[in-house]
Amino acid sequence: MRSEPRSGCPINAAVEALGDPWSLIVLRDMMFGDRRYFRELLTGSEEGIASNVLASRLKFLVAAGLLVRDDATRGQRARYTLTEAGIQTLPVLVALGTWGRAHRDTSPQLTIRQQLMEEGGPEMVAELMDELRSRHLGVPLPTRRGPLASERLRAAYESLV
Amino acid sequence: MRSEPRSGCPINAAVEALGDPWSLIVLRDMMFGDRRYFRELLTGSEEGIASNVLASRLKFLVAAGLLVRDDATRGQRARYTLTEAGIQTLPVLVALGTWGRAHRDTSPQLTIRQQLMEEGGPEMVAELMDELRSRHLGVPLPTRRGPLASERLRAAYESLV
DNA sequence: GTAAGGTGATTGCTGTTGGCAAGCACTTTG
DNA sequence: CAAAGTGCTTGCCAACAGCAATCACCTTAC
Repeated sequence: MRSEPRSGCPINAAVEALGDPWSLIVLRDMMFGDRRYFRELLTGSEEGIASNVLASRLKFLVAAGLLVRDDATRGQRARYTLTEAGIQTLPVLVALGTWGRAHRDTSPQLTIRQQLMEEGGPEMVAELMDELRSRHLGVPLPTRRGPLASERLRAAYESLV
Repeated sequence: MRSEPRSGCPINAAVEALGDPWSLIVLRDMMFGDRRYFRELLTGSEEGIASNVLASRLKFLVAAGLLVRDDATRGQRARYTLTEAGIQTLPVLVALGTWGRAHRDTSPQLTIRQQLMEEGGPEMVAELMDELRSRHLGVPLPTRRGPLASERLRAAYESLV
């Protein structure tokens, strides 16, 4: 979107990569909703992103090094994969969610997961990032006792629907 | 900017309040640069915000409940004050800065503060939020041993200039 | 083998926002 | 009373967002 950074500030660098109304929503759906294909991302989200915006946003996130697109040709189903840089935006999403839950009206169904993440603390965030590394980067999942973090989130969400 | 929220998701709520290219930059300058007046914010930042954009952003942040403007009349110097909701965006800024420092080229001078914040952990973030509550909300500063967090940040920054 | 439907986009249109420069109405300072 | 400073507005143009339709191609069903 922009050619060169506005400054050398790390916060500004992050804002330039993530500070638009849609990029973080796409990352959220990939991480929490496990959506990896154009159509899934297009139709799955509550917010209703337009197809041209989604296309430009995916292209931008790939160029920014947060996603990788497999080499599907035109007409073939293309899969998007989170990079390590993409996975490391999870703490940003959690921080945003914490703020939103505290200061905005939100629906219980969509908030229960956020609440669980806050209660789980940094350990749960780290656990979820390990799961994403496993699913997206093929990194073996560290053995942990008990159900997966994503499984706990899903169960809590299901209990409200 | 927008009339009603796109969804009840807490992450989306935060993105709608903070997910534009300038709001977080303004908050950063108020928190880390202690800038509280239009002119300070206009001329102080590296990124060079335009005056009309700053005006609209300040108005928006006041309407969103992150800032309060004192009742200065036209021509008078108006002071902006962080609300509790505004102060609580600090963890978001830190998370963004952490990501930016890890995944983008940044200048050492502007990064040292971020590095210190990361090393200081959540305790240092909480400490800084207490200082902001003291400066902006008049809440008495809890007594802590040693120099203020903001002082440590300033000293580290000065050592590089 | 061929039609039907799915794939990730692209295009054209319109309204909104961003960025730049200048100016405004007013207060404060010297 | 002039000069400088205050927050903010206006015009202008380029870029982006949102919406609907469409494209070129692949996959599946019969």
